[in-house]
Amino acid sequence: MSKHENISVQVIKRLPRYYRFLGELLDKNITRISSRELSDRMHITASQIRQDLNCFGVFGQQGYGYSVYALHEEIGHILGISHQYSAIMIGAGNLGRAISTHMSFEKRGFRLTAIFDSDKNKIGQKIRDIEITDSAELESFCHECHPDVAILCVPKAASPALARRLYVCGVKNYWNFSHYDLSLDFDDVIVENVHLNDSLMILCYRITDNKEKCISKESEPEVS
Amino acid sequence: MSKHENISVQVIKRLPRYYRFLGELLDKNITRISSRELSDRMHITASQIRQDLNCFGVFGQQGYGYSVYALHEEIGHILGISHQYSAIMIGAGNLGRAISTHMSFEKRGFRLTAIFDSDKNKIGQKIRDIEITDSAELESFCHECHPDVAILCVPKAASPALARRLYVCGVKNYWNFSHYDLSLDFDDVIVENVHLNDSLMILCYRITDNKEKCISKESEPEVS
DNA sequence: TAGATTGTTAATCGATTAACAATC
DNA sequence: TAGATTGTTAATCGATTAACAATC
Repeated sequence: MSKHENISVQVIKRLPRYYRFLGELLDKNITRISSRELSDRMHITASQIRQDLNCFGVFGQQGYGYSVYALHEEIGHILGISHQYSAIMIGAGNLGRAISTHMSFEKRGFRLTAIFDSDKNKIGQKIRDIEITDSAELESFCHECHPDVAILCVPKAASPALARRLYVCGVKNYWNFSHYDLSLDFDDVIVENVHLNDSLMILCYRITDNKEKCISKESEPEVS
Repeated sequence: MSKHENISVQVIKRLPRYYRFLGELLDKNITRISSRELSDRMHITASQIRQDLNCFGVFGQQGYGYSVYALHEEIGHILGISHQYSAIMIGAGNLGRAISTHMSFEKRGFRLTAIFDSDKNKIGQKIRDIEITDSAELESFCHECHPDVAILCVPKAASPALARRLYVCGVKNYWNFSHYDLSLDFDDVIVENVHLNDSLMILCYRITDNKEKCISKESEPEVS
């Protein structure tokens, strides 16, 4: 609560990774770790680890290092994992189904409370004990339950209109799998994007770039 | 081919987004665009757009701007989308199935050529005309077909051993959905990670942080 | 030609790394 | 106490933004 101000996105992006590594150390019954050792394991500098952590408070002890358990707990707390925000899934296609069944929402701060789809054939089917609801009931559901987050797993074409409906209903947080930039149209909204197409294209670039580099290295005269 | 050297990851990450926006402009039959107008649409600075593009060559024209079609083509070329690298999917669980069916691989530079799973019940089933193959045949398949990329959609526990098998087979590029940092164990490997858990936790942080800020704003005295 | 807009250099800003005094 | 390792300040590095001459 104390510091916590204007933490850069770069730092925030590293938090889940710290959390994961600390969890793994816990599993291995390692109780104590220095920034130096964590640095070796994670392949980032010890300086960065200490800087990152000190954004949020003082968690270590000079001459000793960090308690793995305590630090893991702290980061979980910083991330807000215990909040159990209510989330609704929109779209029960391949991706929506997979995310719904695959993710351990409870371990990451959320509860999946409803799944919506407009396909009459899907309505009534169950995913993980949750019955698929008709998208037409979105408004009445939101009015009653005020979900914290909407997970968008709908085709791009459907996204803008759907986002507007959700926004009007008061949903201000989104986990967005659709290829539509929500945040361009609504500025008081929190959007975490998972752009799978972008990720795949970046991989394509990196492979292509690497290949070109290998070719140019071959033809290049040796440098001592 | 000319410049292309040591492009920062930040620039590369923006390329697919440029590509997407330019594609949308094409759909709207917009043929010409200035960095200023693109800047307005994408909510990034015109300076950054021009800097980014000039990493790869000279695509614009003073006083005119950029040809949407030509620029779209150029970025597609930079990304290497026409290469059609062969990719194999490992893991035909919920996520593997969804990715296999959901993605337009061909539009992003890849061809999905095989799907592997170790579950006897799944072997022989078809996803998108591709028959699920027994993971035991991974080595013989790689020996014969030399896939460019492996897509890892297996549980974390199975990942390190699987990665080693693939690496030994000569697979050096990965689209990694598993919660395992491949790149820590193999350093001559290209890995593009999709860490869904991390993404969800970042969302959790941002919601929590935003909530706290709202609370502190309420109790704060008004500032003119 | 005048206006527009690029490509590119220079200035600013922010993030990472190094260094070290504080302290367990 | 001596050794280890943090928290934190200062130095470096890189990325973003601003400015403007070049030019279509």
